[in-house]
Amino acid sequence: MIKILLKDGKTIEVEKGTTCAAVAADISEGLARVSLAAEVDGAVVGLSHPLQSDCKLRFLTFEDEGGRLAYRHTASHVLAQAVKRLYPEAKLAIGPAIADGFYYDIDSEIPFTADKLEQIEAEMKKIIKENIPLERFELPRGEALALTGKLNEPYKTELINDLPEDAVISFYKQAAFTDLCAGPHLPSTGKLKANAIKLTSCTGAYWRGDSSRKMLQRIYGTCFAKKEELDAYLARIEEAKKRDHRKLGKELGLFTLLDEGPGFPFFLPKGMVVKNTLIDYWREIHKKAGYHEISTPIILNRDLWQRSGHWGHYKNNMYTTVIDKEDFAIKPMNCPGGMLVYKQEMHSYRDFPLRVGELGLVHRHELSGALHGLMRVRCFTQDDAHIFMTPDQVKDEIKGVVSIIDEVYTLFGFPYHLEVSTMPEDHIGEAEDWDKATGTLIEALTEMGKPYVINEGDGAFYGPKIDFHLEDCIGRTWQCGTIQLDFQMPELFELEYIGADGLAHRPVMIHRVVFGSIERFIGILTEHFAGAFPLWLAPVQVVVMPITDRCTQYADSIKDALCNDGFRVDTDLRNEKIGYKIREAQLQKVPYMVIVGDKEADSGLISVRSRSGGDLGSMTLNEFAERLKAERQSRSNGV
RNA sequence: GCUGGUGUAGCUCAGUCGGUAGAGCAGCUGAUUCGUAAUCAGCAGGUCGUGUGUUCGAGUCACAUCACCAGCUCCA
Repeated sequence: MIKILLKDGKTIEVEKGTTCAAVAADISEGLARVSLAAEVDGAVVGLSHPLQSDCKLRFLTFEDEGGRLAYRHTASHVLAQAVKRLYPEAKLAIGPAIADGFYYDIDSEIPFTADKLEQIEAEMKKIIKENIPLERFELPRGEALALTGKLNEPYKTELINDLPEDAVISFYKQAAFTDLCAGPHLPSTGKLKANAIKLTSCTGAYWRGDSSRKMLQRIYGTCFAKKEELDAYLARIEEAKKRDHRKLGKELGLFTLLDEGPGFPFFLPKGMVVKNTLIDYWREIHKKAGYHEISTPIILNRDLWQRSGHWGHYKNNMYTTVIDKEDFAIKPMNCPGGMLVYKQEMHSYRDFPLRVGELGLVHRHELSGALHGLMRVRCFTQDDAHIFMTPDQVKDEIKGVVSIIDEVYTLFGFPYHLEVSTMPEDHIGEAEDWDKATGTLIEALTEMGKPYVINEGDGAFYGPKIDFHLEDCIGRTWQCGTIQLDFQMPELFELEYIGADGLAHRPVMIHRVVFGSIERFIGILTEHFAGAFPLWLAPVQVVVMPITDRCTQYADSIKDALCNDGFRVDTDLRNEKIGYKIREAQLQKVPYMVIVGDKEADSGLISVRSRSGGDLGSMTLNEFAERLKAERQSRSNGV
């Protein structure tokens, strides 16, 4: 007998080998109602998991991450079983549960088009209705390989061969369908809800993510515990589509992408206001933080790029040209230019840390399939800066950069998380220096109380880094800010400073961005605010609209007064009804509308409407201007 | 770059069996002078992404090509 400690503190004794499901039935937890999976001593297992020794047991529901994964993982098996029933010759690769659902990678000659997906989904619902129990069993490696050989599943065989020596090789079987799988799973297919499951798409995916290997078909699906949850999820996807910056960018006249320049965005007047306003803000905070600003050329000769190593390592992504029989390249990064500026004069430790910023326009030839609106383009503006310092200044300097980035992201209300990337296999410099540098990054974060995760071996070859990942409105994450220590550039360019000892030393350099790419940041902001930019960023802040053309002059005078206060104001003098003008301004997400008719012209007041609060009633021009100034000054996100 | 899909007026989209192009919105003109999300009427607008082919005839079929979309890969 073994002792089981349940989450409510009760202890029960059961036979060794009893499954979690049997325990649940035993204590009448109401298996169907409660349990999707179990947690045994902190590890998530399926309900068919047999208990072998004393342990702590907790049953999971769909609300627990572990329960949700078990649920979706089972859905993924049901998908695979449905595909095998309809297309027995299809070969299965891998099929995990993911954040929003699940997928299965399948090798099949038959393309899974939308109508085929419908058939597969119908077959899945049938399997759910059949309520087939899932059985777990383990095999030694030899027998496992024999089984996948017999099943004629070459991808599974490859997976088993790559499993570590001491790995437990487990399978899950539901009726005639057997799959290599670590679990956990639900006890039977009937635990899934047929009306809360949906196949969403089918796309290509390389076997094991390797572009040199075969492209498989990946069927994506999602499932929830209840139909209402699935509906809510689908509604959220719809909402995300409405916020798509490519759609809003067109509707609001921010930017455009044309066949004549794939991946090279054109900024339209309104988008340019947003871009310039962000840049003004950037300059303001960087000036305050003691940065100097420079600008370096976009085209520089081959010698420079060879020296920086880009000609050798990055040439595939660089645009090159020949001028006067000499090779030139359009810069994909700003650092080499920055190094040349540093070398223009002698530097003293007294001038350190030396913070040099550059809003540099870089061009990178990205794969055509990778382009995505403003999020992934072939030319973009990096809000770059290089900071030169002595080794003992690094920690404080990192803290300074972290707090600038934090200030900016907090202003916009973005959730973000930090990742520290450590020394990769392919690196320059001594491991000891890397450890020290990585330790400094971590110390800075720890002292600031910033949580982070370690990305082992994911640093650049020239130094460790801290990456900032923003979360957007659909839960996608984007890497924006980054702080990188660079051991290479100061060496390659032989940078020096004169220390207190009067001798030349090599400075330490960090390379950092806050927005990352201004273009991408605008894309993220557009989706974040659904196009309703806060007042300070809004391309048009106020539209003054007269009710009849008797009030045109009064409207113009209001506009002039607000323009004098530095606001971006339009008038809508068209011969249209006021409702029409308001509708248009609302759709353009203009923060404030000023409506003036005979009443206002007589009383000298104005009638104000906000895009989010509706009619605000009448007030004096002065009251309104003060309100606007306060809102602009605070850069509040408003409502 | 790879796999699958899409491409018709400024925008959103119809276009049946291959028979020479259609709507709404936006635009323009006129009427209307109106109080918080669409006033009415008229006009104009398209080498159907591009190229080649099949055909008496191609928006429609085939091939190539470009761009976009979903994903893979890559990354700010």
